[in-house]
Amino acid sequence: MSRFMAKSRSANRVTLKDVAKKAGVSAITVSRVVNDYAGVRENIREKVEAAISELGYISNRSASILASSRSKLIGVLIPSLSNVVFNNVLRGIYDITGPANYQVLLADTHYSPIEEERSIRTLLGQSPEGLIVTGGEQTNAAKAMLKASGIPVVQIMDKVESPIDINVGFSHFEAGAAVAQSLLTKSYLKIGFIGARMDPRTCSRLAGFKSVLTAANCLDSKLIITNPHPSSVAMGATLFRELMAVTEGDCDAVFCCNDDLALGALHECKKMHLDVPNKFGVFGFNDIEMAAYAEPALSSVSVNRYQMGRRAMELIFERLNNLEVSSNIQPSYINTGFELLMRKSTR
Amino acid sequence: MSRFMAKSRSANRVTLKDVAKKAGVSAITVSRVVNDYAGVRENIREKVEAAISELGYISNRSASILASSRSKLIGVLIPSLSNVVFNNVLRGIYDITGPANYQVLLADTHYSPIEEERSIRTLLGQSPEGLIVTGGEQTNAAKAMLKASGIPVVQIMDKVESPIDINVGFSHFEAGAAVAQSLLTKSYLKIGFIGARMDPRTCSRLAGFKSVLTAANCLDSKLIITNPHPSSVAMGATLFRELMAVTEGDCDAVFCCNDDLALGALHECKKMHLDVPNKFGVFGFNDIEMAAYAEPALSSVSVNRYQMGRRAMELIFERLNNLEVSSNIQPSYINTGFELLMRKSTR
DNA sequence: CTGTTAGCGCTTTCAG
DNA sequence: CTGAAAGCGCTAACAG
Repeated sequence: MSRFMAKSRSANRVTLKDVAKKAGVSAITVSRVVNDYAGVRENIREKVEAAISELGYISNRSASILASSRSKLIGVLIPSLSNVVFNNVLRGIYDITGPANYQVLLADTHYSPIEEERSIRTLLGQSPEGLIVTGGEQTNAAKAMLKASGIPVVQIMDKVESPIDINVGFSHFEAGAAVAQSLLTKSYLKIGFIGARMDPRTCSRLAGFKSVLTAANCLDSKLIITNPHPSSVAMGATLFRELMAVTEGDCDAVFCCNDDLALGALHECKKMHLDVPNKFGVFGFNDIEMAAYAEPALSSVSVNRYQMGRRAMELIFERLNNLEVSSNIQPSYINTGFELLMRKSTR
Repeated sequence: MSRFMAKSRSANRVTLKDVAKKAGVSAITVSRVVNDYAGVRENIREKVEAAISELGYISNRSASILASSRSKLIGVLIPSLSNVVFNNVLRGIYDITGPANYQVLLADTHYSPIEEERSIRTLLGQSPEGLIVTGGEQTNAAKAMLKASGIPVVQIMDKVESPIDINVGFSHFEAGAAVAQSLLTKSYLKIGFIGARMDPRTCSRLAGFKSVLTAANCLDSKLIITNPHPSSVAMGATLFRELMAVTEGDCDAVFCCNDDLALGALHECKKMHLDVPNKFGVFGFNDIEMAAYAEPALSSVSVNRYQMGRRAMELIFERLNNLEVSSNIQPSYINTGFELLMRKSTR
């Protein structure tokens, strides 16, 4: 029954043939008009266009993709939709795909490689012309599918060990190390770390941070407080209180794995009447807009999120337009870098 | 040349037939296994599944959609990707589509009805089974296409004058009025408004606000400062300074069209040493997480963004599962409501 | 510059 | 429970 309804719904859909009949031409001519082919006589084009708008014809993408194997579709996989960081990346992507008349197929992996693999399979079924994935922790099966697909694949956000194809990002390890170094330079000595979710990139940040503190003989692993739940300002406050409890106040700075956490920590500092930045330093990550408006303004690491998305998409298009040379492509890495922004929450 | 490459790329793609041959069955049997049809003998199913994973077969969605006219696709149109508000909505949508194995086609309209119309046409070409659009300001052509499509259409975010089909949202007019009323009740008398972007919903908020102040004989249109550029904390600071300049300080409260703006305004208040909330009240909109952590905590209007997305999607699925009665459907309105959150930025 | 023919990969329908 | 034939709506390739 419901199958019948489904059929009947599409039964009255206007097709190329309907338009062709109305305009008194062949189907292929209509196709040429729809796809903006140069060689169609002006008066015929007009007749066809009139028929199209009269009938309200909308071209069936599935049929078109099937016949031409050109989909104008780009698959994008991100770990979370409710994270500002990925919004900026997405804007970079959409700013390129939109004008080029490409559609984005967006999937949320919820930070799970298994879900990611499933989504990659689904997306690949839609014949995308390119794919953008986050980080380098794909399952082996996923990596195999990606390679076998033969389409440009960009891994973004992180510097990846051995890229599948193209890699656009920066080293979170180095960024974490740079923060630790900067805090040491400012003579903070008992530096803690608070982190939530602890996805691969956050872990790299922590690893870089630890490596510098270890080298300086300053690492105290009691001061590393993490938690698998999502980040939020509230979570930052909670983790910060935990840090203070564990250290009994014997701690003079904290590196927060992102600005939300840092904003929560800063809020707690105020409640505890901690003297920031003189007695206590706070460092965030990502440089979201609020960082500059916090009280005191939050030191943070600025990363080029928008650029990562945009560059990734540009590189896919470059590849698509250079299919001739596509046989001997080498994996490549584009470093989008990062920058430490020193504000009032550190000395 | 590039056409040849495109062909050759897909030429070596594994198809249903390849799997069928390998498993020694017919194509349709493989199709039944792929689509989890009940009636396939266990040993045959296993043989087919083995062949599938051995060959790395991925089903071609376009062919499937074309043959069955079932796409498992939902089109979603939002005015901006870089706005937290829509992220929460999207999460609500994806939380329902994901488990149901539906894919979302997401388009950004950049607050432009013309772009929206173009995107609707594109999306409709992919045979989505349902569509979610923002607000009620579609062009007439867009509305016509939507109605003709015969699929469930949900307009979200706002209460719409005459809904195309389903409407899930709340009245921004009433919300704006409620804020004005609340401010009056707290004995603020010279109340300003700052707003950026001024999309239809922001305008409704302002209209509601004005209607109450007019009734109370308190409206001074000099105190209404707006600007077509995007909202941001920085913009809030700018608009607030403008308000103060225009009024020469003769103003005792401001309703900001969203929390970003309000956070910027609050920051300016601090710089100007304005006594918030005693001498000056600040009201925001949306209740983003930072609102509660501002100094002083920001009064705001909480709206159920996540629920709007989620309900919209649930309603589409309900409709899809009740096709029999689909002939006599009436437009409907689901009110997701709003709530004033009184915090420390108002008396 | 326009049309004819064939087929993309899958599912529907009907037969066994 | 399984298969053969036909066709979804479009475009590639070639012909005229």
